[in-house]
Amino acid sequence: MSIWWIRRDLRLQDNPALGQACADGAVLPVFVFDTALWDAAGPVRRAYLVNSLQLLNESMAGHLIVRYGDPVHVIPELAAEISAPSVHIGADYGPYGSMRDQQVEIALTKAGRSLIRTGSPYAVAPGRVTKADGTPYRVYTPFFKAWLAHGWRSPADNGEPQWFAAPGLVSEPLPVVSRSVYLPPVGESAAHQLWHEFQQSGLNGYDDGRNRPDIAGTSMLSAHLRWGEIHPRTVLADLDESPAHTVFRKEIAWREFYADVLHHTPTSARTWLNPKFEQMEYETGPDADQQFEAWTQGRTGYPFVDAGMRQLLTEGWMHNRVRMVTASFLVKDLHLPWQRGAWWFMKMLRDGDIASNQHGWQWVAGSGTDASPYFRIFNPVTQGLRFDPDGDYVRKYVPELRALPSKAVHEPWNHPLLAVEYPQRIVDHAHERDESLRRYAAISEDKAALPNAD
DNA sequence: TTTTGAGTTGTTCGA
DNA sequence: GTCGAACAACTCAAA
Repeated sequence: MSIWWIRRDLRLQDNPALGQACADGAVLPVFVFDTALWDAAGPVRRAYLVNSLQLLNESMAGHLIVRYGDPVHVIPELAAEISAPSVHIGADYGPYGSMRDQQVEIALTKAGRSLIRTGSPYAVAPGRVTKADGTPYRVYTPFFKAWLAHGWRSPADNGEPQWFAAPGLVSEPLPVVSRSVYLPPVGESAAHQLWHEFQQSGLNGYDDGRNRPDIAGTSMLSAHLRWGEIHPRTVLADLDESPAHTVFRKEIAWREFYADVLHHTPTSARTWLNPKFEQMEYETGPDADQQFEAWTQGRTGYPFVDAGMRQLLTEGWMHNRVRMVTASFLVKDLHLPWQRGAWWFMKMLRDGDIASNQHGWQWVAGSGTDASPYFRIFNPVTQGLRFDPDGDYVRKYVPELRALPSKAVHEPWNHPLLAVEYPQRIVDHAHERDESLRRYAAISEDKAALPNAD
C-alpha cells in the first residue's frame, strides 16, 4: 500500500501519480490544508478547493483523509502511522511547492521511506524544453515551436484504484466555507462536461471569440486546469490543425511557457525578471493606497476597468482581455508595482496560478520574459469600445451605468445625468500615459548615463 | 561568425 | 475617416 498525497491534481482519470500509487496496492488518498497557502486564499478560492475536494472524496467512496498543518511534518507522521513505504505525488514546479516537497522528501528518506514524483500539471514538464545549447527559452514563439516538436503522451487509463482504509484512521473534517460565494460547477466531471460543451459551441470560433468579454468566447477551463480536475493533455488530445484549434493550443502553451520560466527563475514570482524595472519610480503612501483600494473595488471611474474588477470580486474570475486592461491600469495609470496587483489577483482568482499570474503581470508591466513593449499602454476606453462594443459587459457588472445605452457606458462623463452614482475618474489616462513613458525613459537613461555600472 | 528579420494581446499622430 | 509610421531593446533562429 502507499499514500497518494493530493495537492493540485483533484482528479482520478489520467493521473500518473495515482496510477503509480495503484501499482503499490491499496491507496490512501490524503489532502493537507497547509496554513501558509490557506491563509493567502480569498473566499472564492477556498470554496472552490473545498467543494472540489468534497466531490473527489465522493468519487473515492469517502476514503479521503484530511489533515491540517505543515505537510513537512504531517505527511511523514501519517506515513509512519500506517507504515506506508512510499508517498506518491504529481511534481510541483512552483517555488514554494518544490521547496516544500524537497523538505518532505528529506524527512521521509530519513525514516526509510520515499517520495515518488510522477507526472506534472503540464503536458511537457518544466525544464524539458530547451534551446540547442541547453539553456531555457526567453521568448514565447521559439519555445512554442520546440514544445510542439517535443510532444507529449496521450491520456492514459490508470486503472481502478483500491482504496485503503485503516481501522481507527479518521479524517478531520473539511473546513467550513462561505456558501454565499458564486461558483460555477466544480470537480472532475464538471470539467469534462464543460470541455465537451465548449468543443460543440465556442471552440471553432475561438480565434475571434476569445477576445470578447461580452460573449461566451472562452473555454472557462482555467480553474479546472489550475486544480488539476482535467489535465492539459486531455484537452490537447482533442484538438485538430484548424486555425481556431491552433490558437487554443497556443493558449495552453502559454501556460506551459510561464511554468517553464518560473521553474528556471523562481525569484520571478516576487521580483522583476528585468532588474532595470526595480529602478522605476513607483507610487507609495496613503494616496497610492487609496488608489489601490479604488482599483480593487472597481471604483476607478473607468467603466471597462471597474467592470473587470467587480467581476473578480463577485465571481473570482475575470476575462483575459480585461485582465490585461485592468493590470495595465494599475501599472501604467496608477504607477504601482505589478506585485501589488498580482497579489490581489492571486487572492481573488479561483484559477490563480503563480506562474501564469505573475508572468502575465510581468508581461503587462514590461519587465517579464517576452514582455510587452514599454509603449504598449492600454487605453481603457478604446479597449472597452473595441471588445465590448455594445457595452453589455460593463452594464452587467456596473449597475450604476445601466441607464446608459449601448457604447455610451464606456464614457459616462459625457452623460453625467445618467450616471449620478458612478465614481469620477481617479486619474486622467492621457496624462498618466505620458507620465509612464517619462518614468520608463528615466530608467533607460540611467543605464546609458552609467557606462561603468557593470 | 555575423547579419538579419521577426517577435500575443496597442496607441497616437499626421498625412 | 482611413492608414501607415513611429514608438526600444532584446532574444532567437535562419541565412
